[in-house]
Parts: sequence; structure tokens; C-alpha cells
Amino acid sequence: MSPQHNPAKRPLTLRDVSDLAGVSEMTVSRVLRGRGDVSDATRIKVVAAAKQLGYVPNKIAGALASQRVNLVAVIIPSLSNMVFPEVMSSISKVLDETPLQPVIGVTNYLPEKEESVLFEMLSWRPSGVIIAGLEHTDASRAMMRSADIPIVEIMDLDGDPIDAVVGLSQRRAGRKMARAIIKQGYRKIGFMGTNMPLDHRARKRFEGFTDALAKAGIEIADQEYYCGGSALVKGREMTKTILERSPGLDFLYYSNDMIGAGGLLYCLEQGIDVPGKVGLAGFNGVELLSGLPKHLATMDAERHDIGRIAAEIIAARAIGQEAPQRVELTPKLQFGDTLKR
Amino acid sequence: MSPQHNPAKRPLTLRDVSDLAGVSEMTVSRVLRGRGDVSDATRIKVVAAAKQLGYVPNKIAGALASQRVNLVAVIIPSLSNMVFPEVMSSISKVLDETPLQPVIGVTNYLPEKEESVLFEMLSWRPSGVIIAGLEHTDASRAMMRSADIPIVEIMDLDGDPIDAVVGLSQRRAGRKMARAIIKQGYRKIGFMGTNMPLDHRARKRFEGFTDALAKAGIEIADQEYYCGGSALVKGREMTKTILERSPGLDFLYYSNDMIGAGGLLYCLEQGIDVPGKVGLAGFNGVELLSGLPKHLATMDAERHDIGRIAAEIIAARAIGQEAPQRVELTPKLQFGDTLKR
DNA sequence: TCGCCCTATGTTATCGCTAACATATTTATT
DNA sequence: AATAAATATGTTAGCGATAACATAGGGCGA
Repeated sequence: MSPQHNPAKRPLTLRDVSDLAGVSEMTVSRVLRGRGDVSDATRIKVVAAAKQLGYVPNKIAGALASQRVNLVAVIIPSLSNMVFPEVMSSISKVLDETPLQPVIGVTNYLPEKEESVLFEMLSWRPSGVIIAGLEHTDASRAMMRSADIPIVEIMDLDGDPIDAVVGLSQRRAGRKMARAIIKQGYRKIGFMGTNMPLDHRARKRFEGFTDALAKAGIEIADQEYYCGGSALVKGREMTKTILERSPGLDFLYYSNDMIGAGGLLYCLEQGIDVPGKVGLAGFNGVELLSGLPKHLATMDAERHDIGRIAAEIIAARAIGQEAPQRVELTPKLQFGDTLKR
Repeated sequence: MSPQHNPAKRPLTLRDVSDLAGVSEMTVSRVLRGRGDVSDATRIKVVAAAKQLGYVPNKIAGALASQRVNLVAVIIPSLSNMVFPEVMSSISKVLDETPLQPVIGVTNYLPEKEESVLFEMLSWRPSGVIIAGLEHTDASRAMMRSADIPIVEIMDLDGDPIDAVVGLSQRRAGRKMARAIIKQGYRKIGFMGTNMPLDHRARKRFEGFTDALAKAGIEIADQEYYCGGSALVKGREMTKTILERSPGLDFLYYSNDMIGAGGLLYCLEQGIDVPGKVGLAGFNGVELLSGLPKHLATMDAERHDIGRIAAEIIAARAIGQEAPQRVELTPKLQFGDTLKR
């Protein structure tokens, strides 16, 4: 019984199904949503009719009538940083067990784009919002505040949340790494990172990092920034540049693992003693790293937990349950093979 | 003039704005959509009122009334294979110039999941669908056929498209690589790939590959499959395994660049002469590769073009313009440093 | 056997917006 | 100045579903 071709090319409605099944529209609606009491006989008739016609319900009409939309807006800065697809996949895994569905919006780290994406998404009246970071335009904050749905800001904790927040203190993560580096006796420390003033999390990590160094009376000895291009290549290039310019460096801290991996490969090729002469560390714990000849020291950002917990909060609140307002995760330092211990 | 708090907690409607502005709902609607003639004086009043209230239009109601939804469903198997985020970003770039907006659905390579994701998306009545691959369940095909919207299947060409198709012949790509390898004199060829029967594109590439080898009287000398885990690590492990089991191999073909990169790193560490003693090649041209000590031979899958063209087709058809039904792209062989020439 | 309650179905009235048409009010054209 | 044409606004009637209420039969206890 394959779907019949609809001759009028008019989109199918409940009406078409109810006519074919010989019942009312309401009964069809009940059958297709599995709500209310319907006799087995009618149920079977209706299901058969819907299938025969190839009927696909119109959620737009359904949502308008029921004032319920089972979508969750997930707003992230980028898809090319693997961190975000990973967060997404944990979110999906949790929401798959619920009637909720994630809808992704990408901001490219631009506040104005975030604002427009948010506006667009809120205009579909989602059941909740998961959004990366705590920095938003005033208009964005106002929209989220007045939307009257659960909002979960993720990844970061250093700031003033709108509603719920799940993440780690990026400043503290930076400090933690700095202390570990100092403790191992490294003193002439170089930093490499993205030249992206709008990546607030990287910025805060750097602030925490320099902060802890300062407390130990140490200053960043040299630094280098990049933007765009293949992170692995850039890491390699920046490392070459910085080491040639400041041969005395004994540690290189990278704002992310990808450039760190590039740097590591460069050092290994050059026969530099890692971590003896120069120590290296990145941030994020990307899966990729485990395939390299040496394991880069890094700090796991717990992003699977972040995604999972954020989704759980939305799911709980969507059915009227209580949920935590603030969840702090603790990044774990992984020494790998590039940080003495 | 910050958004006032809505005391009744009743969601704002056009009505609220029109009351405040002292005009009819229709006029507000016209102003906010920028359609029809409205005098500057009224426009200013209305915009001010909307802003003051923090009004966000309800697209659900709008879409139902206008029978227009500016969403494009993009259905892909996975986000963790960087290929798909890259395709997505080209799609977004094109759609950003139009009123259309992409909505992502992920199938995890499961046909049933694809079917349910598709059903879910079609129930929102999108303006078009971009979907990876040509293999779908009968129900999925039926749904797409009767949806009466442009459907663009991407990435692959070997099969029977529902509507439009943009991609490359995966079989031909496999054959092309095989011929290049044979031409350089390699004869004992090992293959490594994912153990994923549902990745039809990888399967077809492999078929094309063995096909071309067979024509030259050569058979795959050994093979190894993996599933799950870090591709880079798996590539390394499989390479070790296969080289120990079949020391006579003079070429290793990987079904994707990530495992290829792992294999390359392994060979370099082992001091194996690449490409003298053993040649290597992967597939996809991921950006990552350019950061490795040697460049892996690969074949660029043209995925930025694929995304761009698919989006252009949808955008053209959405405004009633003609658009190509079939676009074949030709993958470019990149010799890199791991395939003699 | 009466009335009560449960089950299975139908009816009616929105949900918030926009298309299409109707109605002023100006401006242009001859 | 008279009429047509354009501009600016309002009115009405849905879009396709669902919530809430209404109703028709059956079964069952007393």
C-alpha cells in the first residue's frame, strides 16, 4: 500500500485522513498522537488511512493550537572547532530519550550574529535554549530573560548567568595549568593562541594563566597569535617563529590542542627534547591527540558532561521538574608526555 | 527604552504592539516584515512600540497563515566526521544571502533514524531538503517525493536520485585512485577502512578501487577494519597490525584521511621509507593533513563546492528559478609526499 | 430496570498571524 | 477641476491543528 499520488497537489491535512477513514478529524488527531481513548478498530482504520495517503502531520498548525513546541535551540559559535560537535552529540543523546529535539544555530563568534540567530530561534517559540558562553548583547539577554523558557548557558562560569549555567571556570583552568607548569620548574614561558577577541573563554583562560604566573613573579616571555587557516599548520609555524625569536623559552602554552599538536610535531621533527628542554601544553583534550607520537599535556574541558547536564536541565524543566541552577565541572589536568612530573 | 516586563506573563502578540502604537495589527505586521506601503511616521511609532515591549514575532502563526516556511532541512549522517561540518558551513554561507535558514538533522548513519528525522523535519514544512547520499528507506523516498519541495541529494552520484543531485561518483573516485597507485608501480596493496556497512560512500569507493585493481589483474593483498574510537589511533594500530601480518605490502590505501594520518605517523616513527618502500593514500583532503610532517596523498572530495551548489539549487528553486538537476564534481588527486610520481 | 459512570467519538472555538480585499486619503494627469 | 492612480490603512476570513467541552452508547450495581 504505497502512498497514493495526491492529484490536486494540495498538501494533505487531517481532513483527508479523516474522510478516508470515515471518522472525525479529532479522532485522527488522537490516534496519531496516541492520546485519549480510541478503540482498536478505529485506530487501525486511521493508521491505515494515514499510511495509504502518506500523511505527514503539520507541526506548525499543531504547535500553534497546542502552544507547545518540542524544539530546543542550541546556539554555538562554530562547528569547525570539534568541541562543539562533541557537545552537540551529548545533547542529542539525552534529548533522544525525550520528545524534545535540538535545533542548531551557529554564530561564528559574532555577537550580532548571535543576536539574530537567537531572535530567529525564539520566534519559533522553543521549549528551551542552550547557549555557549555568558557574554551576550544587551538585546540578546533581554530576549532570553523575557522568553519565559529555561535558558542554560554552557562552557563558562565566570560571569553573570541569565538562568542556569553549566561549565567550568575558564580562569581557574588557566590558573591551574600555570601552577602545574611553575611547579615543574619551567620559568621562561611562551604563549600561543587565536587572535580572536570574541572568544571569551580563551581570553579568560589566558587571564587566569597570566594571573597565576604573576603571583609567582613570572611574566609571559613571548607570545604569538594567529587567525584562520589550518590550526595544525599554524601551530607549527607559530612554534617555529617563537622559538627562533626567543630561543630561551622552556615552555610553550597553547590556547587549544590543535595548535599544540602542530607545535608538538614541529618540536619532534626538530629533535627538541620534549619535555626536557621545552615543555608543551594545550587545552581541551581532543580525541585526536591520542594518535600523536607523544601525548600533549592538556586539560579536559568535560564537554560531554557539559552537554549532557545542560540537556538534562532543559528536559527536567520542560516537564516542570526542578533542576540545578549552577553546575561547576572541574577540568582534569593530563600531563601526557610533554609536561615533566 | 528597555523591554518592559510583561506582568501578565502572557506571551506578547501583534495585538499588544498594535495597541501600544495605536494602529491595526495588520499595519504592525507590515512594518515588521517590511512589506507594503507604510508611512514613515507610522513605521517609526510601530518600531518603537515593538522594541519597547521586546516583541518577538511568532513564526509559527506566521508560517501557518502564509504557508511559507523559510527553513531548509539539512540531513547528514554525523557531525564528528569533519566533512559534514565543512559542507554545512558552505551551505550556511550561501543561505545567509537569502531569507532561508538551514536546520540540521543527524542520522548516525542509521536508515531508520534518517526516516524519523526526515519525518520530523517535513512536518515543519521546510522549503527544501539537502540530504547526504542516495540510499534511503522506501518510506523516506516516498515522503520526499510527495513533499513537493526541492530535494537535493549530495556527496554521491552512483544511484537513482529523487530530484536533484550534487556530488561525485564515489566508484569513479575509487577507480581513479587505484589506477594512480598501479601506475606508480605498487602491486601489493593493503586496504584499511571503517567497518560500517551503512557508509555507502566508503563502500562504493572501495568497490571502485577493487574493480580497477581487478582490471589490472591485482587483488587486495590484505585488509583491516575498525569501528569507533579515535580514527588517528585506529589508523596507527591497524597499520601496525597489517604490516606485521603482511610485511610484503608496498601500498596502504585508507578509506579516510584521519586513519591515513595515523598510519603515516606510525610509518614515520618506524623509519619506514615512505613512499619508497610503502606508499600511502587516504580520501577527503581534510585540512588537518597539511600540518603533518609529510603530506598524505589523498583525493579532494570537493565538499565546499558540494555544499555551495546544493544550497544554490535550493535557493534558486525557492524563488521559482530553474536549477540544474545533476551536478557532477571531479575529485582531484593530490599526490602529497606519500605516493611516488 | 433505573440511573450512573466510563468509554468512544464528535463539535466548537481558538492559537497568532497574513492574504486578499475594502476603504479612505493623497497625489498626479489631463 | 475632475478623474484616475497611487499610497496608506483597516477588515475579514482563513491557515491546520488541538483543548475543552458535549454527547452517544454500554456495562453494571442496586
